[in-house]
Amino acid sequence: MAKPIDITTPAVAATDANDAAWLALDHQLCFALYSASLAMTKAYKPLLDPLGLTYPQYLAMLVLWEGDGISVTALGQRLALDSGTLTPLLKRLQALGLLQRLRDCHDERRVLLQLSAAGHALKARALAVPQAIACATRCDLQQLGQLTQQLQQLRRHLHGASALAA
Amino acid sequence: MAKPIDITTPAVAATDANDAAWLALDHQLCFALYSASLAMTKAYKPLLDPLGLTYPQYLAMLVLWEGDGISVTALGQRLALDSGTLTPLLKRLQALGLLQRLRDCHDERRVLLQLSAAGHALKARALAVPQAIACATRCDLQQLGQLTQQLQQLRRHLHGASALAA
DNA sequence: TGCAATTAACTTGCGCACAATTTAATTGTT
DNA sequence: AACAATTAAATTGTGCGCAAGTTAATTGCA
Repeated sequence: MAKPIDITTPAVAATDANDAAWLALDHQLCFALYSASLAMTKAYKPLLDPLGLTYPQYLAMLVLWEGDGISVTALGQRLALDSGTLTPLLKRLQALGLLQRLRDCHDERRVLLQLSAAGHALKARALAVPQAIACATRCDLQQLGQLTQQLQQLRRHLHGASALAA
Repeated sequence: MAKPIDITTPAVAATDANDAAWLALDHQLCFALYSASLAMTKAYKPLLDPLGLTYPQYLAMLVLWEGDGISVTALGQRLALDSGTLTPLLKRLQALGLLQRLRDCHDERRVLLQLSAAGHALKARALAVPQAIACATRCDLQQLGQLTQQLQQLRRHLHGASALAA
């Protein structure tokens, strides 16, 4: 904790006062986002455990409940995840008997994802999950919708910035 | 949490049509949060690579730049992470020469984290990072501050709900 | 047609997150 | 002082995320 005081460089001394502000953990959006996301995952856990799903697996099922028969790449675009993440996750969902992974006969490179009867049936049990979470957030639906849209916009901006850097 | 049944509205029949709405990926706060958080981590990567830090390592350094000599548990409370995550992460920071892990001589169970000269020096190079990110978000500082506070509140509510479930 | 370039999925390796367990040190109680 | 209960870190095992590289199928162009 003993901080050596540098009197030789006034420039550093001037920024010293502002360092804390810019680098303060609790003022940073990035950490608020990071820890809120982890807290959200933990809030889902007791709801998803009875369904036998992890949180990322649940997200994949949300996409497939909207419409299955899509490719791994299409699912990945929807979730912003690559095949390195999805392939093992989908194999686990297949091992659970929730879906089948079938080669597209028109393009043998593609793997299409078909929900099984059990996969479709699980949707009914998942319906209670979003309501329970909405309740846990202690926000009204309008607030939740607004925050969701702000985060979607933030994501688009960050994605655009990453694309620029590449 | 029990939903009051309103005879006047055809609740059950209506839910069929509303399934898609409740489970729609793009209407869910959880996914907006999850994907925005991953996008944020990706946005940091090109900025942190030159510093030799991963994103969680950067968060740990933020805490230690605010004040080092704290224990692993204290760091974990600040970041909402446990020793199972932090112990290997801190060993990597030590291997990088950024800090030392020292047993507290007053309580041999505790490990105290002391920044090295290199660890302190890295702070100066990290100062440019938050500004670059703020720019990438394309939001003004007021918007960023407001969103940060909303996420902090959300995290508190979710944490409270998780505590209730346990 | 032949062959380079592209594309889709898979694989490997690393670093988180976290649950569950273990080890060791300290505290509290009698 | 003795010993059960608590606490702090570390360890083990699982499942992501992602970069980098591999394999196989398709496309595009000469």
